[in-house]
Order: sequence, then C-alpha cells, then structure tokens
Amino acid sequence: MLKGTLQTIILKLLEDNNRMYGYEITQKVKELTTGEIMLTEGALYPALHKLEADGSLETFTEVVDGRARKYYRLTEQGGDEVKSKLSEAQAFIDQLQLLLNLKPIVK
Amino acid sequence: MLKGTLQTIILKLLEDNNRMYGYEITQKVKELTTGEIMLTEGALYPALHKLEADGSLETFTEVVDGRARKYYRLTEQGGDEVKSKLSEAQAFIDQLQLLLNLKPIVK
DNA sequence: TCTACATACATAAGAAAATTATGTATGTAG
DNA sequence: CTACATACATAATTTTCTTATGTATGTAGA
Repeated sequence: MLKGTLQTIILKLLEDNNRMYGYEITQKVKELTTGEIMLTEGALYPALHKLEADGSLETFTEVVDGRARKYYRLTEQGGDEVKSKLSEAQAFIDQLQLLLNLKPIVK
Repeated sequence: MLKGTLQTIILKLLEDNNRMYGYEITQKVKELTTGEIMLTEGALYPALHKLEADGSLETFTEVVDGRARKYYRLTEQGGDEVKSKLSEAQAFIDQLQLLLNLKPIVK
C-alpha cells in the first residue's frame, strides 16, 4: 500500500549524504536499522536506474581501489521530489499508526 | 516493502470489532483516516478471500434490508496472526521512521 | 596457490500485491 | 426513471519485490 518506499529511502539518504553509490546505500541502511532492513540488489539497482531516468538523480563514476563505483547525487528536481515523497510517507505512516493502534470499540 | 499491510489492517479491525463485512471495512477505514486511505474493492475482496483460505477468518452470511452481507470474523488462528502481523508492522514502521527522520550528517 | 568472502554492478524470471475496469444486484431519494 | 449508495465479485494490467544469476576485482587465510 505504501508504494515507492524504497525510492523514498534512497532519496532521503542522498539528501543527507550528498553522494552515495549503490553498495554503500545497502550497507548504510543495514547499519542504521541494525540489520532489520536489508536492501536486495534486485530491488535497489532498478530503483536507482528509474530515479535517474526520471531525472531525480544524476550519476558519475569513480574508480576506487581498482573497482568502479557509480555515484548518485540528487538533482534539483530530486530535491523537490524528496520533500514531496517524505511528507507523503509521513502522512501514510500516521494514518497507518492510527488504524493499527485502535482501541476496541466498546458498545 | 511493507507487504501485507492491507491484511494487517483487516485483521486489526476484526480484532477490535468482532464481526464486519467487506463494505463496512472500506467505510470504517475511510472514516477513521478521514478519507486519506480508501480501500478499493479490487484489493479488499481478494485479500479477504485469501485470509479466509488461509484459515485466519471465517464467514457467515446475513440478509439485511434485502441485501446479502458476508460477515467475517477472526478464527483462533487469526487471533494469533493479528498479534504477529501487528508487531511485524510496528517494527518496520519504527525502522522506516528512523531512516526517514535522519538528521544530516555533519562532516 | 587456491579458496572464501567482501566489494561493486547488473539483469532476468517469477511472485505478490495493488490499481483500474468491469459486472451483477438491490435499496433509496429526487 | 435516474442517480447514487450499498454489497459482492472477478479479470486484466501494472508495479514492486524476491530470487536467481552473472561478471569482475580485492583481500585474507589455509
């Protein structure tokens, strides 16, 4: 029901960190959630590609220690996108909390 | 990413309300979330059928004002299922909040 | 040296879940 | 008699995620 959660997480991390590469994102999420949320590559990379195709992210490649890293950075449009996705996610989470914490209805 | 949210909402409502029928569930969710979450029939009915097939819900039909209502009620297994789904959802929401509320990292 | 594991990217096949579009049928209000 | 609300249901499509692969390099240990 909460669509685009992965995209929202990616955008938020890039808002806070300026530039990150895919593998780094998986490790950061794993670290921040103490292993409770593990991003799979099969979900992450297509999501990154889509965000780039949509114009929210831009990329540049650097070779570090002989391995290529594809860095992602927010575009200006991406900056707007984060704000809108974050408030959307918050609104949904708030409503969900409301529904799931319901007290029994006493008749 | 949060799979089974709709099922969790349904199960929680039935835990609080003992018995409900499909249309009633859509109206209750709409009312509680002031229209922010609207369940579509195409999602709701298949979800109810699946929960029944899984043994979490049982049904009985009543005719009210000439219209048939198919009521759903939690089974004992469904009662266990609610608890487990609720704590799973809460854990996920907590981690998501953590990720989405991150402060910028000052370097 | 060879093996295992971590780093780093990517795609394809399939499953799961939702949206959108229909369809049936009855009651009520104008 | 028309429109809208009530009440259920399914089919087609789309979206999103999981699982399974595949390539390639660096590092640590046996």
